[in-house]
Amino acid sequence: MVPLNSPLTRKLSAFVALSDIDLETLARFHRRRRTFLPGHEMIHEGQPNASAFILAEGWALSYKVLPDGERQIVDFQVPGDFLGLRSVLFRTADHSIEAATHIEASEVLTSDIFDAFSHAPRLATAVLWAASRDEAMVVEHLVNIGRRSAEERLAHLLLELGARLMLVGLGDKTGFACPLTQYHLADALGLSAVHVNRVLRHLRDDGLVTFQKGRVVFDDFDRLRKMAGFDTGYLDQDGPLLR
Amino acid sequence: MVPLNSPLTRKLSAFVALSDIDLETLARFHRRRRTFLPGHEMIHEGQPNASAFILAEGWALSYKVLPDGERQIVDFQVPGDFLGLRSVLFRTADHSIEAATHIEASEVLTSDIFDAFSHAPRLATAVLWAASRDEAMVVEHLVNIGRRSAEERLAHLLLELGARLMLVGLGDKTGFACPLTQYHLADALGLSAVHVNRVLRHLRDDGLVTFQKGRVVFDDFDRLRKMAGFDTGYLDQDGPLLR
DNA sequence: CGGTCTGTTGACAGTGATCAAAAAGTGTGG
DNA sequence: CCACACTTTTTGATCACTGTCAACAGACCG
Repeated sequence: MVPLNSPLTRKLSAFVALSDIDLETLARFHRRRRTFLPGHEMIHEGQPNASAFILAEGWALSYKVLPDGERQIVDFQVPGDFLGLRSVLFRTADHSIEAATHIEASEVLTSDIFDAFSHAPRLATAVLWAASRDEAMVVEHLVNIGRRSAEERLAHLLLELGARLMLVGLGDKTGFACPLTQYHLADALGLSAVHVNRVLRHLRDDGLVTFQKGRVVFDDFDRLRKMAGFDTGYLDQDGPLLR
Repeated sequence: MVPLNSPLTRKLSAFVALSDIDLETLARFHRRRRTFLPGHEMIHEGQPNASAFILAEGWALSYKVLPDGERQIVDFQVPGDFLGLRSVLFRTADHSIEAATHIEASEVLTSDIFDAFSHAPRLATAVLWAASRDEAMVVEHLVNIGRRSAEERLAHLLLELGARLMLVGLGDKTGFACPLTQYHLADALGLSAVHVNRVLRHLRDDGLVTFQKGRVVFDDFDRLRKMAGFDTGYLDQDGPLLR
């Protein structure tokens, strides 16, 4: 019943050796099971007192919308990810989160989180680490958009998604199932959908990677990786730092 | 002697009502005073077991360098900011930090931080909040680069720096002292220095903002703000969330 | 006084946006 | 099973924002 081996638990344990109390506290995060339909807005920018979620199944995307209607996707969330932590710590959510597919998730209330931290300080440290890891991904995304060409950006994003999915057993060097549309990629990379399409064709023609029919296939993983300047450093963690 | 009213303490107190133990623990972060010269690399990407710093005086910049030598500045740090937290939580620093000016800072060791968290859990929550606030700034920066024109990006960055400096009493609606070069702005915004220069001239000619001789002057704050779509939401915090 | 760093300007090139339209895929109800 | 609507993918033509290259002026420094 208690998912001691949930993806999140596994992830946090990789950083901090969690005590039984920590594990119990963490298990309590999984009490409220929720289901969302594709397109449902789980958290809306500006919403006060939003909850956080632990994603068990499906993909979500966090984004901001500009006054002129343009959208910038900040990050994608895949199973095992903690999402909406910032909207819990702040009074009002500073970004929106939408279900990209059918989603199964556990809802975590603000009170759950603060209670947990006062009873289980190591857990607080672990969550701080997880939040930092998320920030590292946003930073890499920033570098990606700021300084790489459209081709490199696209390659980098697909490689990062692949790497993250491998960690939770949902992908390998061959590729992974991907429910995103080319519009999603465009909104994440600061490009137009038309240009994304052109670049995808080019990458495919070059025998590097194929994005089609809900699946990403790495046709030449090493060459793609080299071309994108992709380095997993910001995702790796060798073993518990705190014992 | 113990700077109970340091900028960092003030910032954290705005989120969590800190106990005496929390405050004492926090004060212990300020034991190791350090000075750095302009251009000094305080943290180097890949460096193992780096320290964190609390900036008392001067400006720093965190950045990543790509294989081809291009640099992307991720964030600027101004007095009162906590910097390098991620490089403490990770085994190796995932980004570099360089002093832009002469810097006065307190060095915080990894052990300080972990000890603090086990003795003062509320402090851990406060630091998590501060880290999330930093992440919110990186996210806004990402949106800035991904979806805004060069002109809007520049205006937005100058407004954000202004807002942050106002919080620590180093600027007002008139403007602020700014030690950055146009190269810094270019590296932060994903633009070329030449283009930054052109856009700055345009903004100046339009009577919006002037960036010259180490000073940013807001010639028409409201119009600039409107043009950039600048909203301070992601920086605001009304009062302690946790009592 | 020469060297270096920063700021400034012009000419030209190229990446990626925009506009337009068609093809292919997906789902729905009759 | 088909017709229809809608979303997603694809391609072409054109345009503009921004990068690159080059040169020079001014400030600062030893």
